[in-house]
Amino acid sequence: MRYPAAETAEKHQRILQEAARLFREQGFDGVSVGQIMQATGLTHGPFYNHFASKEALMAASTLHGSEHSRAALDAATGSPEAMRQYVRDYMSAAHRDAPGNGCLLAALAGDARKQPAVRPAFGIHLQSIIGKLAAHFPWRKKRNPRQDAIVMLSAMVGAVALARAVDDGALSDEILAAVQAAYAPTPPAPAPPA
Amino acid sequence: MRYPAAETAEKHQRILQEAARLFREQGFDGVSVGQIMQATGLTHGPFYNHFASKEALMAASTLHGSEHSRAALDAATGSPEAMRQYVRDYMSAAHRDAPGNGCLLAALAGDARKQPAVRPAFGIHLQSIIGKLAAHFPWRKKRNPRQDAIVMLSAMVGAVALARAVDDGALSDEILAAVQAAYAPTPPAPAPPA
DNA sequence: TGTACATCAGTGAACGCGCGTTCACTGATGTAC
DNA sequence: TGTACATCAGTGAACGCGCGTTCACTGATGTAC
Repeated sequence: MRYPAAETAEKHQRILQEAARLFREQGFDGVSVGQIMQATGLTHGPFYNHFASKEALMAASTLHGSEHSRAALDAATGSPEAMRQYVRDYMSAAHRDAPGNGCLLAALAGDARKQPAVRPAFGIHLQSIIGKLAAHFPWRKKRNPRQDAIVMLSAMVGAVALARAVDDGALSDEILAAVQAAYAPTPPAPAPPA
Repeated sequence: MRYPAAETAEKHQRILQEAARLFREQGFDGVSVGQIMQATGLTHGPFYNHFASKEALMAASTLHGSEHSRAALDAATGSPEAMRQYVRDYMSAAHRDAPGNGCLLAALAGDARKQPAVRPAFGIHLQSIIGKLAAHFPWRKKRNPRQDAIVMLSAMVGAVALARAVDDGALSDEILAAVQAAYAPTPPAPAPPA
């Protein structure tokens, strides 16, 4: 049957949003088109009214997740302390335990490698994140902030990926704590008001 | 038909070896049991004479790859310069472009997260690598070598994973170079004979 | 040493299953008059 | 404003396919005598 025209765009966004969450939680291959449509409250049929293929959805949902992640980082570039808090949140157990709402890079780097349709969007996203981190890098000597930003981002992404892959909870916590201590140590005393 | 008894153990090893290579190249879900058996020169049937299931092979091949990786690291713990060369090799384009012969952690961290059968072996491997790196960590202040080792390993694993996920060759090279420069800068002059 | 037979890894057809994708059909919405 | 009809997103059965796994069968090897 025909449906109110205004709902179509909203459903498109819901599919994108659920796909971005499920893909980060379970990987591209770990989620079926049917599961995504079920998460939006529809049957699998009308999926192809919105996207040409699962591959096209993977690419589109990567772009969608990219915008979300960049917005979160933008909100943290206001002050050095906000950037440190961003790193602390990134290295938190909460982020490790909720990949569906977390960083695209940490959740899908391994999958993106094998998905030609996703690689371009993934690269553009990575460039954007590195640029922002380098521009607001508040740590250590800033002789080469872009290099420092790449090393820090690699450590953050790698640490979260490893922490998620391990059953040993103590080891997982230790990995998060090590990178957090290296890049965003908790201040020894309450910071003075800026 | 019956086959020479000595060949059975050798075929078992060949299956493990091909599986370890293919899984790292294409991920656990990206390789079928049939492809693995074909790579060993057999049909898919006798797979179940060697392993109880694909899941069991994934776990066994992770252990197999773990031994291989640990041997490579052990060979580098002899001197600080050997360790630096290990890091340089790890951050090389050759390693990025040949995941099948490369680091288990960088190739399969994302996949291991979703495979309950693999997680225990993965964690044990990671513990072992961290321990060896910490014991032979030749860089910077050694106030907390284990923490330094975790941060370095996270950066190496994350950088290779990101470098592999990106189409932009210049960005990919830059990521590798940044982490290499941070942890194993090329010596400015030829090293004096030890 | 030579012969008869039991063993068992390899073969390849077949299974059930879930996947991505297609399509004839439905029926409330939006439009023409 | 009221009625008749064309539109088209949603429905759900169906498709072909590749997957992991099973199994009746094969036939050279190793063993018993």
